[in-house]
Amino acid sequence: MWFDRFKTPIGLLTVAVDESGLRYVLFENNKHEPTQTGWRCDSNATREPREQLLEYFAGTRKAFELPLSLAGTDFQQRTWRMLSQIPYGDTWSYAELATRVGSPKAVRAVGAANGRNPLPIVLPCHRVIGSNGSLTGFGGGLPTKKWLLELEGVPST
Amino acid sequence: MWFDRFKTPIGLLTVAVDESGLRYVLFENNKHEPTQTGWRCDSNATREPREQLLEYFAGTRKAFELPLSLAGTDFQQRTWRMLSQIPYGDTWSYAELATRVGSPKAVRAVGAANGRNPLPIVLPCHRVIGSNGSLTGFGGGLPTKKWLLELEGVPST
DNA sequence: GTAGTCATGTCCGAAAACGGCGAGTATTCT
DNA sequence: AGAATACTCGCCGTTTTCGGACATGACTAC
Repeated sequence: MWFDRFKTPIGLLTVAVDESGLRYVLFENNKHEPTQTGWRCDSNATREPREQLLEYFAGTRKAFELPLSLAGTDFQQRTWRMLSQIPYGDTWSYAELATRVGSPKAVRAVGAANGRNPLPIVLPCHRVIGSNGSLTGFGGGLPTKKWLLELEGVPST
Repeated sequence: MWFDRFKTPIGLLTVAVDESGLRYVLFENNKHEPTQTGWRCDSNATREPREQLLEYFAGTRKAFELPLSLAGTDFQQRTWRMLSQIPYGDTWSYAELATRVGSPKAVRAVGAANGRNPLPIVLPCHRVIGSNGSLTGFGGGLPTKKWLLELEGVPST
């Protein structure tokens, strides 16, 4: 597993890749996955995701094209993959997401899966908000979620 | 993981090796570790353990000299490695084994660990019997345990 | 004797707790 | 009335916790 850190408008980001693709995108305040688990710093192996993220923050990229390495249960993987179907600048409710995943009633479950999204921003879990328009939660902190949505031109709630 | 099967006086045996050494010795009636988990049959990679086992059954080998690949908890590994200290033709009680392992009171625990010995015969868990002389249990069946002890010249109980 | 108790590490299944929710009802202010 | 807020309850996948069960044996209490 190779990782790298770099500055962004929302703080220091950490990305990690393995043989099959992007594995983690971590915020500064991450509790999961500390960097001391045998990961090696390699700014070359992580170049592609880093550059795409920086383009995203610059506003010049609206979709990511990266090999991903998703580790999780079936349900989690289905949920995470479905996230990439939410168009840039759009938002879905957790209920909509649950329906699209195929379990309309598993609303809290998709919430929980969202909470463990290993690839925030790349898999845009920030585009999922409460049915009543509230932001409700985000691994990187609600202000960051708000910031990302504003970057995408979503009318501030 | 490479495996092979071959006939012995106590039935069809299966051995499996990985990069670091012998990983499994399985009896016919094994419930654990079915063979359909991506293992490849390779009678060359498994030659050494197979020949040593056949020599053991022929009575011409009293100790094994093989690289082992033991997967288990600390306690299990300590227990398993301690098994190889029991001399050919000798028997220990579970209590003795527990003492030698360093946890005199963990008698049942060594029993449980014994029950998961991945390398029966090579790691001679059959040389462990009850304090009162009863055979008490064996993955390959009690008759096999008895047969092995008789092969080693242990007076029949 | 015989029956019951306890110690020990690990695994396994059951049960319960826990979320980045949301719909429905009650309550409280203009 | 009507809107905003508060509380309750059902939903569902995942994680955590907990209680037995073991390849035993020493000890105690009848």
